[in-house]
Amino acid sequence: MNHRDAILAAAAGVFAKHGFRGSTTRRIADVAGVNEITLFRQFGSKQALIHEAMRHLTQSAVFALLPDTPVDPERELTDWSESFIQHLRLQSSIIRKTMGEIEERPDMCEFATDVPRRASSDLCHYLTALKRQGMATEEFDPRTAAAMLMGSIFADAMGRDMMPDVFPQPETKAAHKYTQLLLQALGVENGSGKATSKQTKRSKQLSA
Amino acid sequence: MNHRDAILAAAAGVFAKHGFRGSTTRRIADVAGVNEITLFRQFGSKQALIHEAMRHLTQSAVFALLPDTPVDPERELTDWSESFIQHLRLQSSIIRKTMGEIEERPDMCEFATDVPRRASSDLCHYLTALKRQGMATEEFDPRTAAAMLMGSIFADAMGRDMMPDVFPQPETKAAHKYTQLLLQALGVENGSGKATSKQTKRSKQLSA
DNA sequence: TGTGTAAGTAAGTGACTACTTGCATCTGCG
DNA sequence: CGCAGATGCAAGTAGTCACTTACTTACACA
Repeated sequence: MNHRDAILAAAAGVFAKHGFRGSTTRRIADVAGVNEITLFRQFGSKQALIHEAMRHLTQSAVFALLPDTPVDPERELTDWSESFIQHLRLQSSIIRKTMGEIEERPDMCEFATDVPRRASSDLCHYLTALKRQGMATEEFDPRTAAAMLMGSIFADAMGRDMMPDVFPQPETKAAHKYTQLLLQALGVENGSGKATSKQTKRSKQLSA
Repeated sequence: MNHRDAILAAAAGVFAKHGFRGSTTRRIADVAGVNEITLFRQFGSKQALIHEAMRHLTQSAVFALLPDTPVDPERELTDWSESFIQHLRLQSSIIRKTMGEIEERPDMCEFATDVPRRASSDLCHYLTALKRQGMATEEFDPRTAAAMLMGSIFADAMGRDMMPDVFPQPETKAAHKYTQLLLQALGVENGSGKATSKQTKRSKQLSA
């Protein structure tokens, strides 16, 4: 393994465990199996090293895509939700650290918000398409709906370790349950992907 | 103002801004307008002081209660949601710090989880009562529904500063919108508090 | 063989950290 | 007044931190 990559991986790991202040150059060097001085020669400073490690990490993040035109909403959204929650769970330590240090290191913000921004944008487009194609019988604001699904998944991924009794069981079906409940709110029928007409339609408008 | 209270308030404020490692005794003493030595004489150690400050803070936390028996779900849940989101927004800094440091200081966990645990319990009871009284026409799992509403509110309170374009606008109506969308999922009608019967009823069971 | 580059070793710098000690000062109370 | 307890001040301790300097070693390549 390349020295540089070993250092970047070590920096990411140590940061995930101890945050910026707790990520001493000594600790990172030990984990990387490298002399402390090498960090400074390669990256200049601790801050530059951690920046580079975060950039490296966010670039390699990838998860399921939503189709441009919905076909089977329950399946497509469930797949997406499960992929999203899995990503958040894997990165939960590093996300918590970054969030906690945003006020002191706002420069980290772009790394932290990159994934959720893209996810939100994708999800919003998908929900809008769902609406446009008449697959949802209920009126709704796509942004609110997207924020709800993502928020539920985010809170689950961040909080389940600390308070498992607050979240639906089992852990493996949580993303599916959130997705189902959201589709229920939007009035999207299961399986077929086609919304069956309902005799009563709610009049209240939720969109802004 | 009592010296002791001034120190506790200063400790909470500094912790909210800088986290545990960044909360130097020097800084806390400066903010409290007190000699650094006084901290150690009053509380023994930095850790004991911060513990005490957190305990003090969580004890004084209070927000809207849900009635035992639902009467006007939309109004009652909206009031509760708005009170909850307001609490989370006021404490967002301190919550982010505590979450980020949980792995290093698990003893803080009880302070961080106290409020959301109580909130979740209250909300679950309320939703269960809603169901029992036939005010919801759709089938649902109360815990999933509660986790969704709380998760949406939590994510909004934590993330809106960092990425305002991801959440529904305006900020002041977000809690209301989440509440409305959830009630739409549960099949609870607006205003009257009584669910009107629907001609089509969804068969899919969501509860575990 | 010579040379450049990346890496290691040793030592140290100045700043900051939690926390301690010894002594002076102030305040409230009998 | 006299005393006790809380507070302040000055100084110091032992440790850690990011980062530097000066020098040595190992290796690739021409």
